[in-house]
Amino acid sequence: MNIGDAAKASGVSAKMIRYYEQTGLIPPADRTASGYRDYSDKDVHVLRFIRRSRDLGFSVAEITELLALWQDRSRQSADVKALARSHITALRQKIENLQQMADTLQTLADCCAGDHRPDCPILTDLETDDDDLLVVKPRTGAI
Amino acid sequence: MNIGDAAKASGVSAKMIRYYEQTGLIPPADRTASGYRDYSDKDVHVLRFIRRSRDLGFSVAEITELLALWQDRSRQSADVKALARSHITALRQKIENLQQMADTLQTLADCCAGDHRPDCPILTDLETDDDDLLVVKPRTGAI
DNA sequence: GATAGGGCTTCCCATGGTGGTAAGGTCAAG
DNA sequence: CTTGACCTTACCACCATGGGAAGCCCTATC
Repeated sequence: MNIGDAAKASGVSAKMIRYYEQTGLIPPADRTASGYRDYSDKDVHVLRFIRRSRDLGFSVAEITELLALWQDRSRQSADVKALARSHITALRQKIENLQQMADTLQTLADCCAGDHRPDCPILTDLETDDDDLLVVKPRTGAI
Repeated sequence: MNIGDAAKASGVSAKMIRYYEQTGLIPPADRTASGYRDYSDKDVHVLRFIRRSRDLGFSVAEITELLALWQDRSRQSADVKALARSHITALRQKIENLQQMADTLQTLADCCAGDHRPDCPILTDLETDDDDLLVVKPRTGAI
């Protein structure tokens, strides 16, 4: 199977398949006599695994570990679970950061008249010399 | 004031100050006779504005707009509010994506024994040929 | 006045994951 | 045999940030 077909079958773009090969996430593909990469159903299966992992937000480095575990028949599910939980923690941290930003901004937007006048609490907040950032608590005169 | 002091005073690294200048977010700084960049308190004020905006997740492109509005005395607060709301929407979208990932992963992790045995629903899910991704609903035999 | 150290300058490189594009080879159908 | 679709490699770009090297400048101490 050519790279284009493998891409369609796996949902990973041809571009990314080459990239994954180049960076060592997957081993170099077999080549036809003319130099085309040649993929088996098994290869596509691996690519699907990778895509699914990416969809769940795992980094390529983490996927390297996941793949190793996946292909290790004597793995311990505890190792997989630990990896997953560590990733969940990272995701939750990111969510928290973004939520904090959104909350702060929402609070500011709620205070903004949003009309033709120039006065705007959002800008006032942005120029505030306050170093306690991203906190949605009353700030002297700012909110 | 040298760039190092401006960095300390604003919370923006010297590296990033140069970058912002180079990319046109801020105008070229004044220079001393010997070629050192020279910053005023006003410049630091702008840098603080930028840092605060970055802390709220605005991109440099968005900050360009925010700065323009900030420095436009005849601005309309509606424009600022629109920018903020559009950013809030983007943040919420990101949060939703991450939340979906975290939920799916949490569900899988909850189903994983996490012991010495190799059987692991997380890996089973990752290799599933299911294209309806990121959905935390029962999937035939996968969860 | 010399020297040491820290700060400044520019320039280049790397990150991560993805897309684009250009020049050229290959394959299959008409 | 031509055409078009596909493949190859090799670059460039994104975005925001950090690292480092080579060399100049400033200040403090001896």
